[in-house]
Amino acid sequence: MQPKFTNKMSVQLSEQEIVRRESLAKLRALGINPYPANLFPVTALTNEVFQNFEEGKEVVMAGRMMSQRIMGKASFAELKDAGGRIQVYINRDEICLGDDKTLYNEVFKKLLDIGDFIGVKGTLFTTQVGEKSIKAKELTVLSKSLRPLPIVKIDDSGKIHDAFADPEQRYRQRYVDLVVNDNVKKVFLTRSKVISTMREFFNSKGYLEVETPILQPIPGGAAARPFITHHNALDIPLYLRIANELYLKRLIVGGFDGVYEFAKDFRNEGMDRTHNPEFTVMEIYVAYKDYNWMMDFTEEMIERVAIAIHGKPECRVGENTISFARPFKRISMTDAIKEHTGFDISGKTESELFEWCKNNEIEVEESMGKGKLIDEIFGEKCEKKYIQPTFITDYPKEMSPLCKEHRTNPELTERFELMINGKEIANAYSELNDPIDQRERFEEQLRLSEKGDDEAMFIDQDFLRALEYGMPPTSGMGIGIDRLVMLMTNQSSIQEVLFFPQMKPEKKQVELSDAEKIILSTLQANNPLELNTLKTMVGLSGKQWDSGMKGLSKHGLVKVEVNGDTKMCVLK
RNA sequence: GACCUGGUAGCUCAGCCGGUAGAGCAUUUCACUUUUAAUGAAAGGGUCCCGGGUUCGAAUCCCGGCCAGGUCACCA
Repeated sequence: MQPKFTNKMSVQLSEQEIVRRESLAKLRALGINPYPANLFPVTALTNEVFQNFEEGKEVVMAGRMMSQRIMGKASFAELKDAGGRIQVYINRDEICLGDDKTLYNEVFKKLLDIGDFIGVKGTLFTTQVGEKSIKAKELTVLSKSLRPLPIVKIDDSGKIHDAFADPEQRYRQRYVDLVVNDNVKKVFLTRSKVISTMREFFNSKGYLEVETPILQPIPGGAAARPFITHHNALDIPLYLRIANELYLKRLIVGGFDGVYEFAKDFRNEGMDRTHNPEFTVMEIYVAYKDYNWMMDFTEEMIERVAIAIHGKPECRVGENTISFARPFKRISMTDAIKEHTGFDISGKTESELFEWCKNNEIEVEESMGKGKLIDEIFGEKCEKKYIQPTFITDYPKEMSPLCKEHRTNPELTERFELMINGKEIANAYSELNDPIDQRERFEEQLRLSEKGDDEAMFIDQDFLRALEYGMPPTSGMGIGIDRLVMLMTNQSSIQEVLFFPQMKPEKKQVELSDAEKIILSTLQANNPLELNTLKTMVGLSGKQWDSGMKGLSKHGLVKVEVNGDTKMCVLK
């Protein structure tokens, strides 16, 4: 009956986990179900209690016990529920009315731990020190926690002690992060409010929230590397969408005047503090509008969001105070470059642009076309300068294959990006609705792709067919929700605004090392063996022998029995 | 992808000119009826990230790897 080395077998419980499992068993032995099935009739949340504090009022509350301060026959515990934290006063003789004091002495003092869910029925009162609390009359075990929670404490001066702060652990175990770090929850409440504010704004205008495919046969609407998957029944490849633009425009063709979608998009590219492989984008398309109208609309939307979050159209982001009050500055890309470099790109040839870049410390490659070069100049010399919300308008044509040609300059498009805090937040067009022009632009992309640009767009024939039926003049706008939330919550990494950011898989380990395997197999052939004999037989280095033996006894596989001077190594 | 920094108890961290691992909180036991980072006393608790090397001896030194964070590049 040798134990098999599966991952399950080698799980080592810490002392504290063992203690908690024992407490669990003792609770059951006392006739207390640590995981009761029946509902618990909660009457109040912490924030409601504090907002409307009525001395002596009877309440029933439930939550996680976050601390215990035991002083003989009286104790204080901290209860954390969805509305916050409240102190519970527990007096032995008030929760144990008869002679049997087990509930207090055993259950509360010994068998309950920090992290357990409990229910309390009692009355509201204020302690001598002035803290609003509940005086418990009944205590109910609602769910036992088997793992110790990190104990984060805050002292009188507000200083945090023993913070659970390691980003890796916080992201991998977000549930612990949320329980233990109260401020983390606020970020996600704000995230939800950003989205609901936008949704209410769109709905008030009569635009329709829609859903479009995530699995797409052709990943269109952006230049990015997609994730690819396979549909078994159809036996075809499918892509996870990189944008939803082309589907939303099909709906405009179909006759909706305004459609929007909060969409998860997926891009198979690098990960860092501003990129997660899946991220949220809101795209909206409104018929009979142009990009000038869309700038007004975007401004109003952003201002509303800022006011909803901060109560005023202003917030601090890092070192900067950003004002979201309308109107935002508007400047063409040409003027922006002129303003920051003195260089006038209008009418310049590709080689003139190329030369200028080389002379101004911008890294360029021979393969770059005019559009790409202009984009490099802007990105390198201008982008970071726009801290306050600014619309950059009229981008070069070859960078924007889905955007309508500018009404007065055929080299440009009717496109704007909204820059805030030196970063792009939103991107919008007067949408290209000329199907013949669109087909030519796609074919240009195809040529780029053949030249080796792995991000050039595919030709979506069905989308072209839709345009050929006719799409009204339309303006569309896309906004990165994660980055907007980062702005509104003053976070500098995207991981902080995603509940579960993508992480490398946790490595599963706990296989036997080679040294352990050798020792074990030798011992299995000759059980038991004298320790030094075994050491000689396995022929390992001192260190390998030592760590191998340590490991095996740790796994509970071998035991060394000492009898006087002889040490016998025995298989367990 | 490059460079820098880090990985030691449940949590936060110290130890590191190589000599068998420490603190605070948490846990266990005891005392204590309004405390609040409760307090006082005692105890237990570690694959010092993994693998290899140097060495009589490695948490510590060297090499390789894994993971994370940061900076930059790339991409959008």
